[in-house]
Amino acid sequence: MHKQEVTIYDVAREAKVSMATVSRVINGNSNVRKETRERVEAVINRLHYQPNAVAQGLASKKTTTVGLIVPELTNLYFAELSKGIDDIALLYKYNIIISSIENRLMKEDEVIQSLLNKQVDGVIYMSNRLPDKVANAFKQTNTPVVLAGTKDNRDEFASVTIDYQKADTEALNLMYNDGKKNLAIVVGDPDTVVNKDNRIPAYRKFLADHDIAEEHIYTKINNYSDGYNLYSQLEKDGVDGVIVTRDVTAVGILNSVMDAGKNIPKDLEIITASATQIASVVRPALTTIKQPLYDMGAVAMRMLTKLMNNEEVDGIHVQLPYELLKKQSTLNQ
Amino acid sequence: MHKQEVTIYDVAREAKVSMATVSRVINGNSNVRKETRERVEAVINRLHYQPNAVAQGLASKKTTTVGLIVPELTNLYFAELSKGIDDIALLYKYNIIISSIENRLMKEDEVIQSLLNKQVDGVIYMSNRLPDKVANAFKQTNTPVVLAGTKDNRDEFASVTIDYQKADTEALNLMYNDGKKNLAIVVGDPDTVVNKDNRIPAYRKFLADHDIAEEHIYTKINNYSDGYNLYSQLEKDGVDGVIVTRDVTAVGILNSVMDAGKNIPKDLEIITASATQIASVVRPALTTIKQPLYDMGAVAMRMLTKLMNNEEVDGIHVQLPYELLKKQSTLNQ
DNA sequence: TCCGCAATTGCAAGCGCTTACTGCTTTTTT
DNA sequence: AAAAAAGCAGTAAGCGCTTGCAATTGCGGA
Repeated sequence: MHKQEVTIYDVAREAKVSMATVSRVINGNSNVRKETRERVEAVINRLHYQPNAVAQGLASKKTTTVGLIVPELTNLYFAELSKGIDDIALLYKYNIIISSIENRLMKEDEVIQSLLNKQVDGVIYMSNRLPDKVANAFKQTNTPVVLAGTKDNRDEFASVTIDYQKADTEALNLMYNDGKKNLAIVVGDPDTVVNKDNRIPAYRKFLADHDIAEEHIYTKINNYSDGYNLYSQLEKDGVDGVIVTRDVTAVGILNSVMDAGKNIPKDLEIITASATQIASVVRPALTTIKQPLYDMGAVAMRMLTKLMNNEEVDGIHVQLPYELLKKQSTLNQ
Repeated sequence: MHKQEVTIYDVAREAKVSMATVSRVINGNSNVRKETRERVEAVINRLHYQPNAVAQGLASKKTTTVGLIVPELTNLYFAELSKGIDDIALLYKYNIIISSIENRLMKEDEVIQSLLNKQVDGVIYMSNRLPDKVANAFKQTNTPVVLAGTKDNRDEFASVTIDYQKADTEALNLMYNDGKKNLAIVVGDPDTVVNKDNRIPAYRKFLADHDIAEEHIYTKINNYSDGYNLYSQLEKDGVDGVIVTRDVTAVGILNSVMDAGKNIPKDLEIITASATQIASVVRPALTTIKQPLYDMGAVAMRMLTKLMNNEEVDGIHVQLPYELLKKQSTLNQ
């Protein structure tokens, strides 16, 4: 990168004003007389001047950039959340630096530290674990954080979610009312807050409430083939209804059932707890807990803008309504 | 953002050296004696000093940040490319600012200008149109650009693709040899370079080479429901084999065929030209032109690192090998 | 016409870091 | 052992912009 061709100084000289005045014009400061403003704007247009955001960032200590932490880039769940975030970010003129954690969990601190070093004004965090080290870094730099589609035990971090316990209970209830009594739950990482403190307790409570002794909790089932391979176990265990966190995993189970010549929903009902486009294009289509992912992202980003501007927010833990969308993987009543 | 707590100046004072020396230590400059380096590093660790990347960027005119232009966030095609990009970016310690164009095409210039104002060191461009205005902005700021998974008529922009013409021809050939003579092609925007100058010409040439007079080119078919609704037309037109750009669109057609009680591949063969996970989880699974998306992203990013460092690159137009992956939407021979 | 106050504008000190240059030490060369 | 080269570290001038404060201007009222 060579030296910038036209700077605020050039504009100031051409418009016969000081840099300060040009700066005021750029930033829409009202303390500029109309004629002056117009003269400066004319020069800006003539020279095609574009402010250097890095210099602005250094001087103003605001970068109009937010960080986005996402577990995987190729997961539509996060992509749909991101879209909501992106739209609102664009609206408020923030750029997004995206960082994926993928499976390299050990690198998480570094990735986030690098984001913080870039002086992002705020962070939207979608990863499902928030290590102490990271939490401290956020607090130390005073960077506001909003969790989107995930939760944390520390209540201090704002979050936008649905009521996972209620949703799961409702889903289990649906299958139970369909006559399925041998219900199971399939999750990925059992230690995330969403799973450990929400989904699994909801499942256990449901069993207790219905006097079912035998619990079927399958953990570390993360992807399509994990799901595909799980079915033989489900069959062996006599499971007749299952709630699956990730829809791709659910599709794995679904295909495995079909390939085994069994029937869905007769032999097995499936409900997925996080539905993306994939859940709706497979046949039979999956009954889903439909989370308003786009809205969740949008609300999270909007909340972040408020936090970044020290505006009032009423309640930092937002729960949006979900919908239990009955499709072909459960019985039609 | 309040004033930074610990700066390079604090480290210098504590370590009893000048800022310049601390800077050298941070940047791995070898002109520092071992003991001095260690002393400085000790102070850095003790104070938990983290360099301010914005200040570094202003002073060095390098931000170690690249821009990523993607048409849609919720399209797995770009997500898989992005993953390859992200991995290499992490390796070379670049951050990624992502900007989606979505459908708001009129905003494209602004979005990219904002990226350029942030002084990104380079750009990976995945959108399928590169307006003059944008191209000029890149050239003016001297920002290297690499197109990934897309092409441009201006040969000056580096690109990483597959041989679309060859791939499509091979796909058409496969169906032709299966006895399908009424072949069609389904694309989204017919004016993108990939479609206008590659896919459609390849299709036309194929027809000409096989003395087929009647051409079936369906354009502006962009998503699942467009695909779903298209089938009645395909049927009316007697199409018995179709190559579909986007796999989600292909799945729309697929489901429509099934719902109509027809058989795939007997009544209609389908090959999709850009396969993501979706193509492989639907049943019948789609025969696909398998693009090495991850690798394409990785190669594009690696090339960009070279361009950003003014290193030699041999050939700025890279074509990676693809694979014609036969699944259930074409006959098994 | 002159004064006071508000509206404008300019001044200049940073923001936190990099990087020629310069100069002082060591080391190497002969 | 003296001179040349190399190794280290410091000085200070920016990078391009924002912003508190001071200075100037313009305007209405007395």
